[in-house]
Amino acid sequence: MSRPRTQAERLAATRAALLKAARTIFAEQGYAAAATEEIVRRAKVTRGALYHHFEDKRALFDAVASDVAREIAEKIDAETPMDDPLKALVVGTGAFLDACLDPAVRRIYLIDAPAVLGWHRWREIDAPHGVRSLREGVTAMLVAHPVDGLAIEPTTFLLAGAFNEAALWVAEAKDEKTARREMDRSLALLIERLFVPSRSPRARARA
Amino acid sequence: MSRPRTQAERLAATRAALLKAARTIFAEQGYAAAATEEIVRRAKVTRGALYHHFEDKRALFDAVASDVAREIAEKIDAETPMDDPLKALVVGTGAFLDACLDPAVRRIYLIDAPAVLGWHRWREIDAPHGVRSLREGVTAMLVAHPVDGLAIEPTTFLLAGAFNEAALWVAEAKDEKTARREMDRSLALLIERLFVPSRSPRARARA
DNA sequence: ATCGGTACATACAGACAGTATGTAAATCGA
DNA sequence: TCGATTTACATACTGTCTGTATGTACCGAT
Repeated sequence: MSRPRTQAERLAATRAALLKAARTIFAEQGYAAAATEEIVRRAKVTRGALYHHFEDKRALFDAVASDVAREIAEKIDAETPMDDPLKALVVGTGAFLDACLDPAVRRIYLIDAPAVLGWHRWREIDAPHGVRSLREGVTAMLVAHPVDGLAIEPTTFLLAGAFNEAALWVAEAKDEKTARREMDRSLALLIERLFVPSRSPRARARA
Repeated sequence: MSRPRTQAERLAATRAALLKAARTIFAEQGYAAAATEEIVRRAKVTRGALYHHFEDKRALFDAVASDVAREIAEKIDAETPMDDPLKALVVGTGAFLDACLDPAVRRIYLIDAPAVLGWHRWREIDAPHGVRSLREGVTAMLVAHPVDGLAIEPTTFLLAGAFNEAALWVAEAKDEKTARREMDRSLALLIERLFVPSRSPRARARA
């Protein structure tokens, strides 16, 4: 294992080492300040290996960001119940905030990715993951309780933007614990009041 | 005027030229790809002038981003009525989306600024402008109709994030006009349902 | 065994940000 | 009003970093 014999093993091992090292350096220094030389040193390969595996520095970052997106989605899916759409949205959002407790996730995925890859590519990466599950949640809510004029796509992106900013706000707050509690409460209220038709959230619990 | 005599006039003229040129190049190419050489060429000065006025490229971008933020806030304030808090929020949000019709605003302020300056500095720049007026709107609403558990600060940033993403989503949509209409409607509903206590938005109009 | 291709390593070239130094014009004190 | 000094730049240079071109060792098929 330490010295992989086959080509495929070498390939996979080097690629994995590059991705892991790149993730660390990108997270610590940001994309722009991250030197490829430092990444390959940490991965114990040379820049030749990097450019053999990835077209350029941007492609390496793209791969790292895609990994991060997939991991976020996995954490969300793992915690999200399937029976209650409202609960799924609230719990899923909490899981997203949990995932964003990792500074690497915030730096790479929330801060740098839109600038480095462009908003379009960023959303493309996210499409099969975060936005998809969010859209499913929104759809489930709007099917159960249609709100006149509230369209699925705009609502999905509105909430996605709100959640992203929520994660950054919590992380940057002086008292992170308190901020998180406040944000959890406000987020739950936002979701409930947006989707739930009855006057009081309590009324819905009895339905 | 064409050849300013006093030092103060030269200074101001050069600085203005640099800011204008930088804004164009930053918007067209993005911060990373924007070469200082091209900026100064467009401003008809040399790189010496740039580094005389700004500590580094980042400081130049900071100044440009601050200008953009101020202009956005001015457009919002100009259109926002002071009497009705709910209307002020909805109309103000529309004005924000209008300001973001300019690709330079989106690229510089929404996409690049958080990555180049960091989220903290980004919000610091925005603090006396966008976030301030938004916070005032949120405060006015919550004072008039308190919602149990809905705190001012988290709500302000939730909405800020939603609005930013809304602007980018509209800009990137295939049919921008339709997207804008859908987003306007969903945004208004989000705001109304979040803040207005009565069951139906119509009921509020009679209050 | 060997021959071809894969997976790297090394060396090099171009671009670019930042710095150090030079200079002309404006301002200020006598 | 005239010399000294500071201001507002311009020019030249250096170090760093990305991407590329070329070289090489090793795996794999025949």
